Amino acid sequence: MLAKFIQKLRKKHNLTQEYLASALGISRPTYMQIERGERELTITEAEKLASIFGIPFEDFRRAKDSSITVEIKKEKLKPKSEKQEIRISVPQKNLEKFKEVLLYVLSKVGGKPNVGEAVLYKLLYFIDFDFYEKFEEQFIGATYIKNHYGPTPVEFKIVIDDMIKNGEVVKVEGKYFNYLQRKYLALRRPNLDILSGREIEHIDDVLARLSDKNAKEMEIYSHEDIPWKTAEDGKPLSYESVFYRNEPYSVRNYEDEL
DNA sequence: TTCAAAGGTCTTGCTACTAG
DNA sequence: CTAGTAGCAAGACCTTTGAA
Repeated sequence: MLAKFIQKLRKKHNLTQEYLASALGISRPTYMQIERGERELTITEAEKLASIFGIPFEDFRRAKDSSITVEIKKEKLKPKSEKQEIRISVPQKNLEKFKEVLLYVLSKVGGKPNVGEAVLYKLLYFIDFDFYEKFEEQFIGATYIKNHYGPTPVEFKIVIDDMIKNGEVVKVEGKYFNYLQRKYLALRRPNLDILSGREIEHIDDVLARLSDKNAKEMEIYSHEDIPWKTAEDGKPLSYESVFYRNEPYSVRNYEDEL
């Protein structure tokens, strides 16, 4: 049945209930009801899960139909007032990691003239997706949306605002050639205890490869990557699709394994 | 063995609906 | 229009698990 199917996928991807609940914008107990078959999925929830798991939405329908005949719950009409705006919640643990990665990246390359917000987004994207390809594990595990200029981490705004408030980074607006550029500078050292040696090495590797590209070059570069190409506009990029990457994007040597 | 994180359950409060 | 109620979601709390 669908509930078990979702649970299996979650475990296969090493994700927590907390993480998926926040990705769906619901509380953990509510998410639990889904895994226990006590609550139906809304269409948009099913779509989100499908994209997180990197499987076609159709597979959910099939898993569902193989049980009995119950309709996927109709999307409830939102209560008229405020509540409308999209809520993005970040699990505490990932937030810590996001912060430290950000500080680490900023402390290493934040001072480079080419590294503004746009380049930062893409560096984070490659850090996350390359890590997933190499180790089949989530690193920061941020959600990257397909935007006109490239992959955009949806959690970025929340995290950076929080950090500015706490005096951990400062925002600087300036010009880079003729473009308005938004830069961030780290005000404290990253806490390296949060990151493993393997993770730091991985970030260093990505930075060495990509941190000298400017926003335009990064944009062009990221637009040829498979996860980008296979995503729909405005929708999250699928982590699973990294396994369909080809040269020069692939960061894993598949022949060595087996 | 201890502690933090994840999983599981109970209770509370809100909203929408209905009968008077 | 109001009081009663059913259903749902979230917070609070408890238990289990696993890493150090």
